[in-house]
Amino acid sequence: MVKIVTWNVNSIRMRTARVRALLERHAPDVLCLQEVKAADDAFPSQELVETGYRSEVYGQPGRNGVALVSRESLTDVVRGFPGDPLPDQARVLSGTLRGLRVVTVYVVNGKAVGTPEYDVKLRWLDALVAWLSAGHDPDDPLIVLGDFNVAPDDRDVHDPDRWRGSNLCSDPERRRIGALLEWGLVDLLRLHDPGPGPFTWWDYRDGAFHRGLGLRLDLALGTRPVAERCRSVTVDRDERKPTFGEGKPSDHAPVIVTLA
DNA sequence: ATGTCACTTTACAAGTGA
Repeated sequence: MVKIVTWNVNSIRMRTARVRALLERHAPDVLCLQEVKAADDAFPSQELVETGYRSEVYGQPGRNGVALVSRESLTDVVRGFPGDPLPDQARVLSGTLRGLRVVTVYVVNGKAVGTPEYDVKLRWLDALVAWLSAGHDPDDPLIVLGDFNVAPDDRDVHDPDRWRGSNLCSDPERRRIGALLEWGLVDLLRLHDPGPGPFTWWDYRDGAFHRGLGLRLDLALGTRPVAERCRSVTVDRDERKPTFGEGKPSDHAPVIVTLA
């Protein structure tokens, strides 16, 4: 079995105690982190070593930042990807565990439809699709996990009519996710759960978590060989509760994937 | 109900990004 967890932590420094607790609770082989929001040398590697994990970090000061935390060493670790239109932003990190290529991504947020930031998001997604499809084989074992900042379809939205056409749910973004699926990736959660829901993100504002106003933005996409091995995909919703664990929660909940 | 959180800096308050 291989267990992989992905979680947008919204600052590793604010979430170190919760990350350690999560490693002990789920005992994953790999934990993918997004929005680490720290430079490499500010990542709490030693605190995670104490729980039995080593870290590969692609960070930058203050924003973005991704990491792969694992018990075994990963091989062929690569920071970023060729053709990235935002090469100064730390958003993609790849490594191999026992023949499985693991890619973690933190997709551009996009702010709002019609803004320059939204156009950058679409171009960045185009580059991600181009790199994955040109540089990989859909018959090889590959899993892409992270915060895609896109709710793939209406089942992933608490109120699809209210969100339709807005950033995180708009058709152009959804078409980019669709392009990944057409290339050969499978939305692993939907193998096991027809929806609607579950959600993985709730805005900090408006009491959104308490009111159930969530989206599914955190995805695990696998090639066919990975989909055939996939036994479960679940969301650790407890982790989003303010009363759960030490300190404050991230605005995202972790997604747990198990492969045979 | 734009009601939060975490980052940064011309830092002890305000702007940015999500």
